[in-house]
Amino acid sequence: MSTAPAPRREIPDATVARLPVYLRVLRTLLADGVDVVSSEELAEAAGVRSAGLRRDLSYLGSYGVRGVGYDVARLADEIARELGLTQDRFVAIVGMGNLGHALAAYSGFATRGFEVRWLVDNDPAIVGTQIAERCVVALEELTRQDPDGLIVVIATPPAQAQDVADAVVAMGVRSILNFAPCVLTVPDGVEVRKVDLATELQILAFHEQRGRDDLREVNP
Amino acid sequence: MSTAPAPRREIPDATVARLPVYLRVLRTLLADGVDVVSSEELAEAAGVRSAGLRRDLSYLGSYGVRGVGYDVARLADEIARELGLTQDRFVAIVGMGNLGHALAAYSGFATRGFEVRWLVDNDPAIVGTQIAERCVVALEELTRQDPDGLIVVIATPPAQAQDVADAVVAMGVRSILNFAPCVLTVPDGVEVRKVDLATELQILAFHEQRGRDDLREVNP
DNA sequence: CGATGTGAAACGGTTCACAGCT
DNA sequence: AGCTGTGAACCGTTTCACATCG
Repeated sequence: MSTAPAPRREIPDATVARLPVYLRVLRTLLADGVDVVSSEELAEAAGVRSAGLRRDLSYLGSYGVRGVGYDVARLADEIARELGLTQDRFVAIVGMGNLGHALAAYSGFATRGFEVRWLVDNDPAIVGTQIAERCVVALEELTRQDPDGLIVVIATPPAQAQDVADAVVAMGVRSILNFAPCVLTVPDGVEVRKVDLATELQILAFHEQRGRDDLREVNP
Repeated sequence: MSTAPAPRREIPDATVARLPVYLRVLRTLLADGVDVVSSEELAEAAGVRSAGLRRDLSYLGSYGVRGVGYDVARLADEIARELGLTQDRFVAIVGMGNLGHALAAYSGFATRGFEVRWLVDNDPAIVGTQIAERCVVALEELTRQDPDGLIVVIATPPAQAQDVADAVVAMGVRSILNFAPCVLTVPDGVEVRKVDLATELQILAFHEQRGRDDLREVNP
């Protein structure tokens, strides 16, 4: 028996993807001692249009003051709350190759509210060693942990990525960031985001080529 | 005097962003000895809908055979050509911290048609050393190179990213992949794509939280 | 017959322009 | 007077459904 649909504000995916950028800019402003900002200024700093910014923020509620602007601290808090960042979140990085190794040492996670709590690899020669002051464990070990709110970063070769995904989904993980250049298949309710470095370069290569062709048209 | 507009097919950005995925899948199929594939099968392997896949491919031209499917080798070639991958492309990685170091050693670039040709850092202690069998040079040195078709990967701390961008834009670079968590301002005609790891985690955190809330509604 | 290629409808997101509030 | 919040128009993309053709 399904009741009325949840009255929760449905925030568009495109907006969600921009909230982290706004948050980062707001925190920079805060550090600079700015305490009120207009949609125009914030949009400029975030690289978006002011109308779009106001639309995005309107999904969170009315936190601006007409004729004045937005309270920087207040808005930062609201966005952080909406993103679920009021509680610290934990990250497990699976695959201690070049990339996993660098991610383990990357300071950008900790400074933005994420604690890298587990480093995982299945190579017996690596399990038990220390990387970035953290002990590397086997996947088996990770799957015994509490999956609640845990984000798993997959940095294995593509051939093993699906197996890792299956294993962590089975333990209850519902958020995966995939660096392996392959498509992951997961059940509904599990969110996968992918970062494919070669794909990004290929997209740039396309525009690079198109740009050159355009120049030829004008100036053959 | 401008003549008739170029008859070039205008490929939507959304399609361009998927072409690299199709290409990767097609090359896997090729390696497995598959030589014909239907839109249904290819879409499944690429994680998209078959109708969308057919629409995407239609922008490249009619390379399918009705009642049969697509020739794998032919289609892979067409996509590679469209992406400008028939010529090898060069990459410069600027910033030899953790991330830059890992990217320099990452084999995923070379295997997908990109040669990492320059490693750049401005720390005198690092310039001149070898990383992944390549000598690290100063930014100054990079700016004397031919920018044509060069893609610059920025992996510096955010405070230096804009300066690096300005310098490489000035030398004529028109494609930048930015790993620094900040907004880059560049002139028209320069393409910037960004990869922000913490942002990806924050987007996942949002869905993670929403998922938990949804569970509570059903099962409080 | 079977799978492609594509009009047409549906959708989600962006932009415009201004009403509404401080 | 000034800036936010938003209805409405607009635009790009996705999906449907089927005519088309090998």
